[in-house]
Amino acid sequence: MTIKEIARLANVSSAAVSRYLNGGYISEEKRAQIKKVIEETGYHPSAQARTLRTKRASLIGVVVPKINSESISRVTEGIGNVLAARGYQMLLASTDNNAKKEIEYLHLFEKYPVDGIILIGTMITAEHRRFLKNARIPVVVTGQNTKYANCVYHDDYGAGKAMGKLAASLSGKHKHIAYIGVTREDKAAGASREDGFRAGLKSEGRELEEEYVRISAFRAESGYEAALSLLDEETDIGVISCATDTIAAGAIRALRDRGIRLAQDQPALPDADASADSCRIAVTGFGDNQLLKAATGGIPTVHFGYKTSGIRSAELLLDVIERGEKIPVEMKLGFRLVRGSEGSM
Amino acid sequence: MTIKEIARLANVSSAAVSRYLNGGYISEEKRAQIKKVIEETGYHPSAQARTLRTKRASLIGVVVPKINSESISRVTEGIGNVLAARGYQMLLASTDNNAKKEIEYLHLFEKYPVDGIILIGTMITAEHRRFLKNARIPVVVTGQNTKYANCVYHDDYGAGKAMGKLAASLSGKHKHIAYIGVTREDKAAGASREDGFRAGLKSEGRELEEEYVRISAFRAESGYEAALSLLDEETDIGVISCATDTIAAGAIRALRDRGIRLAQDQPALPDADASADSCRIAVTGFGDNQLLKAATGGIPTVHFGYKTSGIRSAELLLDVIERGEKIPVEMKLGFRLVRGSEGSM
DNA sequence: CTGTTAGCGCATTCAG
DNA sequence: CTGAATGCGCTAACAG
Repeated sequence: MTIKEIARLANVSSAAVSRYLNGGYISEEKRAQIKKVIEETGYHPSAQARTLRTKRASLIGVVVPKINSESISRVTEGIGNVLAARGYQMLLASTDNNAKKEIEYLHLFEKYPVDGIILIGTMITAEHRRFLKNARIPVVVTGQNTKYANCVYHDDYGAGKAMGKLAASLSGKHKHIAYIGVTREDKAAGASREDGFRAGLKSEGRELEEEYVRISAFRAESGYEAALSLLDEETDIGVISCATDTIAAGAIRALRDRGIRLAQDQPALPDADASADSCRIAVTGFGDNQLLKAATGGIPTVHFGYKTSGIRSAELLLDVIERGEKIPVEMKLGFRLVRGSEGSM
Repeated sequence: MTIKEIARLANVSSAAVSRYLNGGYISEEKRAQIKKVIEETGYHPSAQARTLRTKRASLIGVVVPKINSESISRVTEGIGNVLAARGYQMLLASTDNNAKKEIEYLHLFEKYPVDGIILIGTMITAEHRRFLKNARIPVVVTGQNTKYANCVYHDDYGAGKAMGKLAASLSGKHKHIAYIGVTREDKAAGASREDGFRAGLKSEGRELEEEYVRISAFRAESGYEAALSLLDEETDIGVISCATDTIAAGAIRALRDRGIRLAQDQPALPDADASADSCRIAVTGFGDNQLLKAATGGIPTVHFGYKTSGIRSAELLLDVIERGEKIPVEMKLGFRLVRGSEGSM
């Protein structure tokens, strides 16, 4: 079913049908005829033909590292809200933390095409930079700082520093502080949080010893293994700080498996064995995961404005698309330290 | 940059470039020239122009109710694996559990177009049925049983029944059994699980009393509220069975807020106050959420083969697309009851 | 207000 | 093996 056939059936020109579809000048009479034919045939205009012609798709592509993440879903929620309000639809492409796939989907979106792309960044490789430089459509990077595109990112260093100070206060002076980080190729969640964490410890006169550091993937199982290795190979740990709440969930499970209690647990019933406190370990995270809060009652973590970063990213992108805004923007968003089991859901 | 410009720069015809791109006859000499020009210019063929011409995009659209869900991410993982292996890419559209958006994205994909659609179904409305009947591209529905399209779904009724029996065994004879369900408009997670649950209880000589039933949204906060209402308004509850693990997470938090312990908790240290056991409540879920398992040690739940259903769905879809398979399929997948804190990560 | 016309970028005949 | 020509379905001038 094409616009031509509709035109023939309605005894008008294809241009008239096009105008009907796009709200141009058209007489009431022809409008009615066309409407009737379209309804009868269940005709839908071809989006790619239209896009081929207009170069506009009213579509934004969002590239995400994974689907199953509270933080990412908050970002896309923010993006989606803005886009919907401004008449755009949103398509997602998930890369499973695979940098190669990330590039592929970036190209897919560029060619397909969408009007603009938001990349929820993990690592920015040379290929990424090349893409960002040459992209024929506007791109906004969320979650990482880059000068090759407009970006919205979080103060991961500051958050890490705040958490470092908190970790120092959570750990007895004679206890060791452990850190389960993620790859430093991820500047934000990897390098910045860890660097900030070390700075925070230092400002309290503490230090992160290298034997007490592990690297994990962005998955609970991986955090579980890292924590087990910490527990089994090192001694006298007071705090295990994790680079994400998901990793922290794995660490919590590891503690349980080794019969160690979480320091922030507040048993509902008075605990008969108070001396046990001495072997408790605190676990902290980043991201303020609500499912984890629900299940554990809340561990110390950092709340980033993920939804806000999604909103700002979408706004930035649409400003470029619709208004041709040319001035580059690097937007840094703050954070809020969440100390533990306070706050309701 | 178009195929024409490349042709001009390489001193060949656009048809030659097209053949180069698609593996047709071309002399070594011209091949080299074209390759050089393409590399220098960073040219990428326009996907929509190609699609306009070939009617094939090597792209599959997947419509999901939400992004932040372990079960859904497992389904899309399975889909993605199959598609990648067979040379397809995958685009996601998230509807935020909004039936209207679901229809819009279905149409977007149909028109855009992709070669096929997988709908991770929640509720199947009349509009859905109309779409499925008239769709011009193949559609597979995952997670719900429908006769209007090929579908892959889970034995939610059987799972509910198994959980009903387990709940009966978890609850003392004199205790009441509570159920936090989801809307029955969702046939699978709503109606079937609840109906199965009731059947399971009945087979053990128990019954689900209406005052002990609540309806929740698919979110932990909603489960939290439903559980609080149960705890505050009803008495003598032995088990709270929830229609999803996410809801269960909220229920667990509600127990904590009311100072009630989870029945399946195995304190690491001997519990001095054994009598407290009498006021413990068991919480069960569906879905075998790994983050919840990590955080809580594991509650009774049901493991569905989500990844498998994704794999089967994609296979079904590609069979229709590539081989024109015409025989309708309704595929039901089984489940596995997970009793609690056994199993490792 | 309307129809005619001319492409958008590409893949595919069909002669050469 | 190659290039010229044609048209996918649509919209944007333009001339009525």
